[in-house]
Amino acid sequence: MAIKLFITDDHYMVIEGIHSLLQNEKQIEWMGHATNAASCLAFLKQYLPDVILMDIGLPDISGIDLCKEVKEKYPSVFIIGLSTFNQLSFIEKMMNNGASGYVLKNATREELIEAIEVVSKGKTYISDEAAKTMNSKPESNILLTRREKEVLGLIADGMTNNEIAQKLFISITTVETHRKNLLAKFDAKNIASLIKTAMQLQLI
Amino acid sequence: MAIKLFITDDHYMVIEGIHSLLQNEKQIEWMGHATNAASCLAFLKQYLPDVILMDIGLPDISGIDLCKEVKEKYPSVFIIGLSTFNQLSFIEKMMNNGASGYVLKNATREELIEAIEVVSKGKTYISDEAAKTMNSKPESNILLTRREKEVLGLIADGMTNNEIAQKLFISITTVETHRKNLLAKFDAKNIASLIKTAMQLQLI
DNA sequence: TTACGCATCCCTTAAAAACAGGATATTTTT
DNA sequence: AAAAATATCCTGTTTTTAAGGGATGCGTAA
Repeated sequence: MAIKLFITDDHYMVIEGIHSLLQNEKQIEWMGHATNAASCLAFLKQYLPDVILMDIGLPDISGIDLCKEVKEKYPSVFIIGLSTFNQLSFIEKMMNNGASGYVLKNATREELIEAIEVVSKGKTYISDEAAKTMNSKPESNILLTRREKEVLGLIADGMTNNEIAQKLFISITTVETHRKNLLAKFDAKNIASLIKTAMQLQLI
Repeated sequence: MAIKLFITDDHYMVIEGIHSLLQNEKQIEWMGHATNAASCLAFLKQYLPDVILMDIGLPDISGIDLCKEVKEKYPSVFIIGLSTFNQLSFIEKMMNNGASGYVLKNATREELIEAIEVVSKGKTYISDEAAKTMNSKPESNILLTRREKEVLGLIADGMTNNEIAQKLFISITTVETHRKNLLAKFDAKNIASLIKTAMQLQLI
């Protein structure tokens, strides 16, 4: 039985490219495509694919959030994250939200087909390059509390401890404590390097 | 006479997608593709296309640099920048380096064909969305000197004025002056907001 | 219920950065 | 050659951060 495949990506070129790459694969049945999250969800109300190739950079909501929603509503669907970016944070978030695979957009036809087949059996597929990234980075597992994120944002906006304290109706010492904890969590020497890495990890 | 088209992009899906989108267009002749800058240059030693679709995020050197090189060696070739990103800095750099057009990867078939045809006549084509970006942004015209960039980078790496002074063999007061000037140029209140905006403008 | 994470608050001292207001030499541009 | 931009250096003062040590409630989940 053919694997029913659906694709959600806002790039026509990529949709067309994948369609073209897979058109001679009889074991894969092309169900169609959506160019945004909303129409993807609309499609799923009527049809149930086996595998969804899902871009991360969607125009309405991110593929990461969409992945979560789809898996909650339709747990039987296997999702493969599709992205230009070989970024650990994306891969992790995607996998945490229930994705079964992650493929970069520079994947070859063979790789793509393998990913779809592996994932359709309920297994996990991560492309070689992406896997390398996961192993190379010693995990940037920085978990911030709500308050810490808030304070971090205000610091990045150029506010001093004093100003932040007034804004949040807390004591300066409390703000200093949060700052202290942020520096420790990021293993940063000072605010400059903290902001830099926070921006890189897209935590601001 | 058909427009001879070559494409340089490291994503097979995109190459295949464009190929597929254009396969029925008789006025466009598909010459082939390269997945990196080196093989693009190698191809150009033997053949001369009319138009090159050039991705910005190439694995070896950036499409921006490649664009410059190609235009210097083969001025008759018209280049269309191709990117996922609707970012002013990219568009500007690409155009400054001699590109004749800029198209986003979510372009439709019609848009793509129009771009190729317009550009092949020596005119300029910028996709609607990209044009919007160019107009919407009031230009972040922050010009840094070499030294300022250097100091900015070191600050972002978490170094103190003292450390930077030692590293660059200059006085602390000089570093402080650069810092002062950086804050003024960015109109930033302190280093935290400076780093944030510098990261956003990709100056680090 | 007890342990843990979280948010809150406090003190002290030293270091660093921000602010103000200069000056001088060397490039670059005009 | 003159003007402008750049890089370098200086003396102060005030504000802000960093780093060290703590402590107290308040939920929540084991």
